[in-house]
Amino acid sequence: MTQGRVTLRDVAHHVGVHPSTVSRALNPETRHMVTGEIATKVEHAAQLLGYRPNPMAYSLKTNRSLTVGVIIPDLTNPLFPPIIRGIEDVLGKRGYTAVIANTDNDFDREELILDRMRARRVDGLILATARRDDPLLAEYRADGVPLVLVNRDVDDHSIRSVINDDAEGIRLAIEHLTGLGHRWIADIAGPQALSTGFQRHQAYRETMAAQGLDIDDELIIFCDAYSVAAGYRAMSELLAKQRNFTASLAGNDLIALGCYDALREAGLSCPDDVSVVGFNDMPFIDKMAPPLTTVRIPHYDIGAEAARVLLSEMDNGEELSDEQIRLPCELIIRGSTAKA
Amino acid sequence: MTQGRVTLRDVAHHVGVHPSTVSRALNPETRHMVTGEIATKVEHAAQLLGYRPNPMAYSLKTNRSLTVGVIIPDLTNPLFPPIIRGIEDVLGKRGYTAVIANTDNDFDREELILDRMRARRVDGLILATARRDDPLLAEYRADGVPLVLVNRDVDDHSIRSVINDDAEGIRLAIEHLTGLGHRWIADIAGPQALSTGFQRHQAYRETMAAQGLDIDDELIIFCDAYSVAAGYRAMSELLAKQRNFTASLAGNDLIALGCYDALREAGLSCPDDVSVVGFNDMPFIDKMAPPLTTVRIPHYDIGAEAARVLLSEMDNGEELSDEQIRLPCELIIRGSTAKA
DNA sequence: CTCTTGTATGCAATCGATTGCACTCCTATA
DNA sequence: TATAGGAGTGCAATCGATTGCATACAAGAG
Repeated sequence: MTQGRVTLRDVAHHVGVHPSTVSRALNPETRHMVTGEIATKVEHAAQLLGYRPNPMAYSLKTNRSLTVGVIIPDLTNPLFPPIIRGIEDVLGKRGYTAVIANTDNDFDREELILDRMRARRVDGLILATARRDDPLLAEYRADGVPLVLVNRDVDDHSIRSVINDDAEGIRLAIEHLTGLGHRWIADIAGPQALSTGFQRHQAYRETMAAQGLDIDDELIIFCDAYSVAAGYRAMSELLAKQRNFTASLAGNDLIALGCYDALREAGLSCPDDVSVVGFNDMPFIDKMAPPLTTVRIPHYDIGAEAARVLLSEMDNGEELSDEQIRLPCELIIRGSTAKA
Repeated sequence: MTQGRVTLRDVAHHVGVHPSTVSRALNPETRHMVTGEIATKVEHAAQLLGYRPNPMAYSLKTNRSLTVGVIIPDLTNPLFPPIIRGIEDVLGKRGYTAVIANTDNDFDREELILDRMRARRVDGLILATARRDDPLLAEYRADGVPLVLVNRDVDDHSIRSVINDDAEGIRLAIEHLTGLGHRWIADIAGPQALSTGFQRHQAYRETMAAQGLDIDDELIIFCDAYSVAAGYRAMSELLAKQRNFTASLAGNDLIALGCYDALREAGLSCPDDVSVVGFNDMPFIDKMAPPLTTVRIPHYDIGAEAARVLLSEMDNGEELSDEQIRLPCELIIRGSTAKA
């Protein structure tokens, strides 16, 4: 019968020992309590009978689900799949399963998902949804479940996070543009409620100043979302001002694509009339017209590193450290930027 | 204490009844066995104490994990996230959690994942990885776990599947091309080991014949993968033949992008020299240069429908029906096709 | 007024593993 | 040669829910 699942008992019977001995023999942590001879016998029997531990029984007893929740704002955003891959690879090696959920950028949905996650008793959480001042955060920590932020950070750095070096990325982008002779650089910034949007915009101000360039506040537009539509609206708004500028920094690649649309609609050419730089180097962005110059972030590594941080936190019990890990990024120069 | 989880016992104590009564009161299936008055009391107490059933205990006893495995060949392929969304939405409403895993198109990895899934005792499986003659299938069914295929089918139709109507899509594409005056249409087909690749190619042959067009076998190239690189190689190979053709059908959008690259490299213009039609209408494909004419498939609905089929199978026990559900698709005409 | 029928609840076993404790040998040590 | 100490196993409780069975009590029928 396929129903007849093999249990510890069965293995014990087969070998002629007590189930607890089998348990100890099979668990690396306790193997040393068992005679080598019996241990190997048990292992063979387990192999032979096709024994698989029942994770529910294990979890019930040990109160560990061997499960980690991964909460993503939008799975259809190509930025996240590679991050998830990184997370899964690292967690999988340690026997953990990642349970992925996406909030669709919807607050209520996020609360619902959080609810589900705690009901499922996840052993840890990786969040890619953090706002700079996140009202759900208190809830997230309420259970004392180890928590790591990925990609986005919170302002008070009260939680460990693994992010990319936004400031560095912006610096590279602006230096590239000034190197091409641009002096009037617009900032089509991402949502300021998110650390990425905020950090990148701050970096814009700082780098512009450091380069001795004037900042024209009229050249700064804030998007209300990381989306093509928001980017389109922002660039349209900027163009309507009839202000002088020859280049623009976009909050991310999606926003940059929206800028493309607005520019095209206005009869302007990128990069001939306006250079555009994105952020993220999402898949296929190199195939757009024109191929986007953008800042590449180490998606996979960010995910992998976050998983590692989480694992260490789960191992050491409550770490409650507020370490922040920043991974370096890299400017990828393509066809959307040209001489001023 | 955050540790002090509320259990059935606690609720029972609070109300002054036996845990089993609480269990019955809280379960909709058995609520009728309990006095209305007590039932409401129990519910209030549960609410008050913040009771949450422990899923492990539930699963251990009932042998249902409330978990469904979703196996995807490649999460970074933009085709799949919307499908997953559809699956999650439907499953979530019924209290099931989707555990997503990707095989990275790697056979060994798939076996490993399958292993993990059965270890986790998933209640059902949704597979997007099926090959036409899949050697792992026997293993998949070995446990008698309900199984539904999504997006790809197997030749013997021995398993329920939810797919899009590939033949119809190809028909629409070819009729569009012939309408533009094309007579020599190449087929840069997807992997023939996958039902999608095979079906689409068959449809190509049939539709060409139905339209009274000659099929030049030299114009047919098979890709070994659904990837940009494979598409590039295939189109390069085709061009090297110096054969006459003015349009080409690509196995999917990724292959179409590879065709773009090869054409550009050869100094040919799409659509002026060669028209290209893709398949899937993946996100952002409308922003490519040129925007790709392609067949749109109802990603989300495919996922949602697959989840529904799976749920019904899980409800009714072993259904073992071989029903195949085909969802209609739609041709989206953009800039990659032009008059011959 | 008794007896049947039915309904609401309690009892206790159970799912399959983990783990503190007790027990039995066996081996050093004094 | 006693005896302490330690190593290897078995026993049984436990995690938190579900569920068949027993029981208690009420109401309706004869």
